[in-house]
Amino acid sequence: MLKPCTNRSSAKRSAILDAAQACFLEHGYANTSMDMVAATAGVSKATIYAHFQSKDELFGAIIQRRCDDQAAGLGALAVDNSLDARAALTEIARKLMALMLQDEVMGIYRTVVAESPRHPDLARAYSDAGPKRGKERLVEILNGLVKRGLLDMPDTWQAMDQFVGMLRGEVFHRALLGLPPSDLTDMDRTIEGAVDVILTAYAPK
Amino acid sequence: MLKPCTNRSSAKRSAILDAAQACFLEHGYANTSMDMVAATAGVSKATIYAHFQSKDELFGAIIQRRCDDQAAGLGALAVDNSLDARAALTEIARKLMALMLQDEVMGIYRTVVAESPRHPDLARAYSDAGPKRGKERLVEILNGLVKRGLLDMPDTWQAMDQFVGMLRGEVFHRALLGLPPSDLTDMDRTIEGAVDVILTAYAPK
DNA sequence: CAAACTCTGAACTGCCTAGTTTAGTTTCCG
DNA sequence: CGGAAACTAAACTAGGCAGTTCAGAGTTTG
Repeated sequence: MLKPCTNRSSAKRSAILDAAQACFLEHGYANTSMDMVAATAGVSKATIYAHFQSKDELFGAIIQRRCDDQAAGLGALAVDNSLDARAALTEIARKLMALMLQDEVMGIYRTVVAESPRHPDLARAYSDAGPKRGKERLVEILNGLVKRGLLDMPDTWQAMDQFVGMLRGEVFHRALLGLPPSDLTDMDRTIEGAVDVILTAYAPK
Repeated sequence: MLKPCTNRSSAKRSAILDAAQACFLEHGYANTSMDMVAATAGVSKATIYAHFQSKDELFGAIIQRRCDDQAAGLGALAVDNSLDARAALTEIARKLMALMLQDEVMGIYRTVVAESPRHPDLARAYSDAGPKRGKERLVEILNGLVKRGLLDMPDTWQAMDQFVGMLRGEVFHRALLGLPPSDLTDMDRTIEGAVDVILTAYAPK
C-alpha cells in the first residue's frame, strides 16, 4: 500500500517527484500545497499519499534524488592527465561553476538552506550526499596534480576549499539571492583570478 | 494612523520588530503567524497592523533594521595603520568572520536567501545595504595596504572577493546549513590559510 | 480635568492547508 | 476473462492564517 511497485506505479512516482521538485523549487516548501503538486503532476492527491506518507517525506525524497543526480554529474569532473596545472585548474573551475550555477542546483541549495533550521537531518543528508562528495572528488583531482609535481600543497583539502571559495565569491552570492550578474562578476575573470592565485600560492619550489 | 509617533508608540514598534525578528529567524517567514509575533511582542495584533500595513512590510522593516545595525558594526573593521600586511589581514579576517558567523546575521541571510525568489526587491535591498557596504569597506582597507606598499593588487575588488571567498569556505557553508563545525573547519586555520595565500599571491615585487 | 491618541482583546470573515475517506474507474497480469 | 492492484475525483475533517472591526480601557498632553 505504501510503495506500490508495478510499472504504472513507478511512472506515477516519478511524475510526482518531478512535479514536487518543480513546485518546491519555485514556491518554497511552505508555500507549496499538496494540491498544487497533484495538479502539476496530473495525479490525484490520494495517489501522492499512497506513495509518500507526508509532505515532509516527499520533500526528503526529492532532495535525495537530486543528490544522486548531482553525484552522477560529478563524473564529468575528470581532467585530462596531459594538461599542465593552469589548464587543468581552469578546466575544473569551468566545469564546477557550470555545475554549481545550474538553476536546479541553486534552487535545491536555497530550499535546503531555507528549511535547514526546521529539517536539520535533511540538511545533513544533503550536505553529505551532495557538496561533500563533490569536494572529495576535487581533492582527488588536486592530489593527482600534486603527485605529478605540478603543484605543492601541504594540505590539499584546505587548498581545495580555498579554490572553491574563490570561485564562488560574488558570482555565487548574487545567484543565490537571484540578483542579476553584474560586470564585476564576470565568470571568466573570476576563474582566471582564482587559478592565478592558486598557481602562485602553491607553485612547486 | 499608520505610523504613530509618540514615545509609547515607538516603544511598541521596537517590541514588535524585536519579536518579529526572533520569530522570522527561528521559524522562517511562511511559518510565522502574526498572532505568534503579537504574542511574542506582548502586543495585540491590531497594534501590529497599526504600525505595519502587512506581514510583508513588517518583514521588510526587519531586514532594513538589521542592515543598519550591521552597517554600524562595519565601523569595527578599521585596522591599525602600524600593522604589517600579515597582521592587518589576520585582524580583518578575525573581525569579519566574527561578524558573519553571528547567529543573527546567519539567520537573516538564510531567511533572505529563502525568500529571494518571492521577494526579489528585498533581496536586492539586503544585498545593497548589507554585504555590499561591507565589501566596499574591505576594498578601502585593502587599498590602504596597497598604498602603503605592503601588497600589490592589480584589482583590489577581485582580491577582496577572493579573500572573503576563502574565509567563507567550509565554515560558512556548514553554519548556513546549521551543521556542527567539524575539525576540518577550524576557524584559525582557515584564517591563517587565507592570509597566507593572499600574501603569497599579492606580495609586492 | 478632558479631549485626543493609542492600545487591548476578542470575535469575525474568508480563505487556504494537510491529510482522509469513499465510491467508482482504469490498468495490468495470470 | 476476471480479479487484484492502482488510480481518480470530490467531498470532508479539522485546523491555521492574514487581515478587519469594535467597544472599551489606558495614556498622554494641553
